[in-house]
Amino acid sequence: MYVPFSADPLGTTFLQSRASTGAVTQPEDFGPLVELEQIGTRRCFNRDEEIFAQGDVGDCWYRVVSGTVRICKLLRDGRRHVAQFCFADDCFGLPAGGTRMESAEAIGDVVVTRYPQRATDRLIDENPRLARDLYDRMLRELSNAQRRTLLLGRLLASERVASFLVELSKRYDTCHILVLPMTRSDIADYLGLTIETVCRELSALKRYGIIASTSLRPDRIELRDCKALEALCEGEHPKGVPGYAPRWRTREEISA
Amino acid sequence: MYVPFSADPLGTTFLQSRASTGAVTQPEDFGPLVELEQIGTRRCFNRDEEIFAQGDVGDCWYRVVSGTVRICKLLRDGRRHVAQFCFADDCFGLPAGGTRMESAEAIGDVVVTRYPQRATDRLIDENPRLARDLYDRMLRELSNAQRRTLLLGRLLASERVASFLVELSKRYDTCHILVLPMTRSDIADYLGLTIETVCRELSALKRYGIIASTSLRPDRIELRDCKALEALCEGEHPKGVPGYAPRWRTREEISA
DNA sequence: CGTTCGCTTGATATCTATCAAATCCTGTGG
DNA sequence: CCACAGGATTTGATAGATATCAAGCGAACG
Repeated sequence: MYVPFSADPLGTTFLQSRASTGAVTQPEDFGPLVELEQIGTRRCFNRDEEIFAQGDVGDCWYRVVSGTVRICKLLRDGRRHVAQFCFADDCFGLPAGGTRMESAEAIGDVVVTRYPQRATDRLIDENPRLARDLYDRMLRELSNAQRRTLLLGRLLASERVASFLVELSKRYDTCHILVLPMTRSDIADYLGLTIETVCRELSALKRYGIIASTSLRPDRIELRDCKALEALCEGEHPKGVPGYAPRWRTREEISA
Repeated sequence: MYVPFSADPLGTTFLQSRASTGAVTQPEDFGPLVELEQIGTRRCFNRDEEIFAQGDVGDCWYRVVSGTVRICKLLRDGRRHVAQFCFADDCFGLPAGGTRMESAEAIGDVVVTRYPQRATDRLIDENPRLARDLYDRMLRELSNAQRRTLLLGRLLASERVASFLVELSKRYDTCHILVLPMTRSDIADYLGLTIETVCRELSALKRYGIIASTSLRPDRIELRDCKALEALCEGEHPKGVPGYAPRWRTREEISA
């Protein structure tokens, strides 16, 4: 059977804690596509630095080497939307060549590779393998974006937060300790919620014993029950435990 | 300056009313890529017929020739999410080759072209021009999906409905009469709202004189003030007219 | 050691969902 | 042709999920 996604050319993904400022780990090259690496230049950014800004005219796109990048958009009245978190090996800033509708900001310290769009275009036209690789990446990104429209359009706050934790745990490939590089505010703007709601839902998960974390390191979250977490993502809520809000009830309970 | 999106190979887009059942209009071939057309087969579907179902294993992808297709996902508890409306020339069912997470259903009568994934893969590897065209399409789709995450994550109901009308008017390339092929229920599930809220917001727009429609043909919507509609998309609400709800106020008014 | 910032929790407000019912149109059958 | 059932749309009343407003806490930092 055809598998639409080319295997990750990187053996592992490299993720950094918001707190850590240690040595930068570097993923291997872009698969067999050495030519691409040759046109790319390495850049470093500090915590909260802008890689590009909303309104800029950009003719480059980027790939994360290490650290985490957030892509966000600001509405005129101040509402903020986080479109994406980019971890090691993720590409962003595509399509390049027009006015940026979003900004890209470093969460913690970040290293990226910067590729000029014009040179990339030439490579794409010459190298079908690269075209295919980028195509598959876009397909994957599209699939992610579609999952997110479902989350934002139809899931409750509790389900969104659970989905977020599961998504991250899959990226980190861990089912034990999760180190969140981003702030609660970032998470809220990513999930279409407020900071307070994210906090409350995390607290509810703690009360249920599904996750654990200390006030000393609120960015470290222990996943105590991944199964339960995954069940929560699509509406199967635990019962019988007093929660923050009268949510987490089944439809039957609501109508009863 | 580099333009990331290849120009639409079709001169116009072909859209059909939910009501119309007339002769099927056919867009031209897939640009210069005649090879692709050669591996495609034409198929027709009637109103509300399933093109493919959630859970199916599919090894084909599709392109709309005429009519409108809705891509939707059903959650176990009955919540429905409409991921996309596909009009003439839009592709759907990509990536093909695994279990479908969503279903594709005909809204009104629909004609599509069906392409086997395996043969497409061969073509892509041989033909960089096709790879590039598909890549640009994915980039465009991705951009659409990103706009939708903003809409679902951060816009109010009134803004979502206004954005929807503007989006459609751009697809139809009209600023006068809009013929909606889909039901209110489809729109609601697309915008992350309920039928009732969509109705109320449309009614509010009528009260403001921004749109007009008759109860005789609720699927025909006259856009009387496109400028105002576009202003509404990002939070600039008209004032001084009693609306359905105490929304449509500025932040200052709210705090006053 | 005071200030700031991120996080957390509580009280209340409000936007939107839910429940309910009326209207209008369509199609069907007598 | 009319009666009736059924479906889509619309509007109203109320409930509820999440936002907003407010305050407290702990850690980091100058």
